[in-house]
Amino acid sequence: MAKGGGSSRVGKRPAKGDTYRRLVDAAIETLCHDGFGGASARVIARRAGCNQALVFYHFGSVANLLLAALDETSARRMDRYRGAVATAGNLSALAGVAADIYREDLDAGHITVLSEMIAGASSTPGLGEEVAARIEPWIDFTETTLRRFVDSTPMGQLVPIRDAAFAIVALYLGVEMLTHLGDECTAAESLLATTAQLSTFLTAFSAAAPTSTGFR
Amino acid sequence: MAKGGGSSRVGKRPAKGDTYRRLVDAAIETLCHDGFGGASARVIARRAGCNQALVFYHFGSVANLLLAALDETSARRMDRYRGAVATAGNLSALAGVAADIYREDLDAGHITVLSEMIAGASSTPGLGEEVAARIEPWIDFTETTLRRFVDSTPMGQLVPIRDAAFAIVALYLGVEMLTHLGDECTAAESLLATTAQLSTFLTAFSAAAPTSTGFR
DNA sequence: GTCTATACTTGGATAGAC
DNA sequence: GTCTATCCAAGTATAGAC
Repeated sequence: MAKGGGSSRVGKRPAKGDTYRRLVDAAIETLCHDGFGGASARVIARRAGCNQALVFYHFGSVANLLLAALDETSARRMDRYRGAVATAGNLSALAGVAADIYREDLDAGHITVLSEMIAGASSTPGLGEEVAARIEPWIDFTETTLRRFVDSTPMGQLVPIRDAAFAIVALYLGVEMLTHLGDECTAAESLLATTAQLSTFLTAFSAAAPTSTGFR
Repeated sequence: MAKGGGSSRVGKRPAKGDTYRRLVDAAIETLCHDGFGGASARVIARRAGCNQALVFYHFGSVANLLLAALDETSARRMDRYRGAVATAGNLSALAGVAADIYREDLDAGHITVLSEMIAGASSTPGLGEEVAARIEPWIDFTETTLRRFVDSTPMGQLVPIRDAAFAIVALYLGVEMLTHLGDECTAAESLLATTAQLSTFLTAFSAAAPTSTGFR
């Protein structure tokens, strides 16, 4: 609301675009590299190459800057996921695409930002609700994506899709946390391969089984 | 090593048992209630009803106390899980038992301690390895438990058990984090119910299918 | 073993010069 | 918009009295 106002024209950036953006990027990098506990105004500002006071000038508080960082990565990744998922033809292909993008995420650290914010929310009053509101779109996205592939198959009757979407998002987060603990990247990689195989099986299963299994 | 030494007899507690234990319990409660970021020596000591300096006298550092807290909950819960899992006869019953104990965990906050420690490890140098070493037993436990029920079924050939164990632990963590964010306890509860149903289906599937599916 | 007192550090946040 | 300077709160850790 206060942002964007001032003495400049509408279409032109009021010079906000420079350090403001650099702070957001620096916050993302800091969350990935030093975690929520290490993401102080001073550390972030140093990485952004500016003064610590600017964090409060632009965002009012460190927590707000961190939320802006989460918004930024969320938006970037959501675009990427939407685009990539659109190219998948069946459930098996979807799993393959999801695995590829997930590897991108691990590399770029976008899921790391999310999990750090979730973790940090426990010790920062009021942050939990804000973070929760930013996760819901991901569960929704996962749900609609799943429905597109699964709703017409027997699995659509067998498994509550909303639960499956929730579980998938939770699994992503859990794998991320465990992966960033030690050097067990092999475990995550192995799991991705397994998931790809399983989805191939499920696709075959869905195609072979009758439209309704009568189960449940 | 330094603990237990001093002027007292072997079988007798050197009065260590009092505040030492109270500090560990207070650390557990603090991790659950205030998160890793809120678990300072001062806050924990206040909850334990003693002085802040005793944290450093007994444990040397806050991080060490937190690790002791993790060890304590881990040991308690491992006992409980082992005992409960032993009563399960098939995969479906196992899922039911797991769901029950998981609810206990959510209530008592034992998984919360684990996830907070994982999250906090990102911003405390050297903590990651310690926490990782304390998670491995849980993956091992999950793996051997799974094998006991699944190894002789077609699923044993279809799914790499180690991956499945890793995924289950990751899922537990992810669900915990999402649950403690807002008041989405309903989502976790719904997921537990779904899992119970699914495992029933899988049990039936395993019984009906031939010993080897020839898949993979 | 436990407490008080204290040294030292870091972090959030604001005021005011430029 | 950006910087310097500063205040204040909170945390880790140690020394020393009891």
